[in-house]
Amino acid sequence: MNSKIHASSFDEVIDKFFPESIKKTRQRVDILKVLCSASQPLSAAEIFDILGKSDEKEKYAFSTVYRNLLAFEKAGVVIKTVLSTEDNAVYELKRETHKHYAVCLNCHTKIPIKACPLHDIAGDIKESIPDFQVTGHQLEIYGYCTKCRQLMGQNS
Amino acid sequence: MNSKIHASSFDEVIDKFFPESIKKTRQRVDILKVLCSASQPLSAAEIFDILGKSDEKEKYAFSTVYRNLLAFEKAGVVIKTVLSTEDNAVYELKRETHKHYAVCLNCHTKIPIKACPLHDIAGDIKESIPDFQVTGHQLEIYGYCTKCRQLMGQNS
DNA sequence: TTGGTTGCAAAATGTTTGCATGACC
DNA sequence: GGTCATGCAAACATTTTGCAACCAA
Repeated sequence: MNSKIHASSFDEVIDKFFPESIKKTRQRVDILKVLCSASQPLSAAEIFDILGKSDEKEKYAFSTVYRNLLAFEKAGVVIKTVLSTEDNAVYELKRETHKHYAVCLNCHTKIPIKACPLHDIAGDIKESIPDFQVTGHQLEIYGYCTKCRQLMGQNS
Repeated sequence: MNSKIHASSFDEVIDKFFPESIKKTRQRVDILKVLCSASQPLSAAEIFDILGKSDEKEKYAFSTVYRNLLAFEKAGVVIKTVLSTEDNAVYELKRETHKHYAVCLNCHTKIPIKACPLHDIAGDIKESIPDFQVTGHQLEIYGYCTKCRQLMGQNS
């Protein structure tokens, strides 16, 4: 099971996401590939691990991962989030439709939710703090996923 | 009543919040007092600083603050949150009506919002992930407060 | 060629833990 | 006296930074 990705259509997707403002290096492309194929936000450590497993010959430094995640964030293609359930940051690609996640408190799986609350509460915010200029928001839902509820004997 | 500690309605409030399950010590009462009089969530460092300033004679260790915040959290009287804009945790008293905050990206002031989005999106969650058992949620709104917008020359 | 990028190691930050001392029932 | 909380320091995990070597434009 070679996890290195060769599909050319995939490379096109990478090209689409890769910011023109920064230089294209092997490490940066690989980090973006990992984020691109991830189904949920990943921590720097998880990205580092995936990079390490994907190709034994290549080397990646932890600091490179951090530095480039920051570079991608500045360039506007990556979003950094700190979930309250975990004490480290997670990173994901900034796609057209932004997502919120339901986080399982047991297995830490992050399940995307379609709904976005900002539309619903925009009026309330305007009313509470009329002069506040909203630039972004974050919502997390906590609980237990199906699998963990079954394992735990589904109380309630 | 005539002891060196002035009995007041404030102390009664502390009593109300102080969990029966844990022993009442000077440090714990003081930490709870700080949280009780705070208008916004505080970091462990901020609590530590306030404790240090409040009484020169008394000593508090950083670890005591952390340990007791954890104890309060376990006892259910304090909520720990990690905001995405900051890299440290903040703590607040768990009051009857839970709050969400609008966080200023410039001065980091946390302004409470009345609205809670969970009611609005509960249906969407049930639809997206029907078997997920929701136990909690967190919402943050980011942006710029009135004061900072004025200082920055309010572009847009 | 040359400035930006990397890997490495060391530092910085926020938080937790081990242990002896100390407070309280 | 025994239990539990504290203060201190040291450990820890995550993230950041300094610097020489390296690589892509």
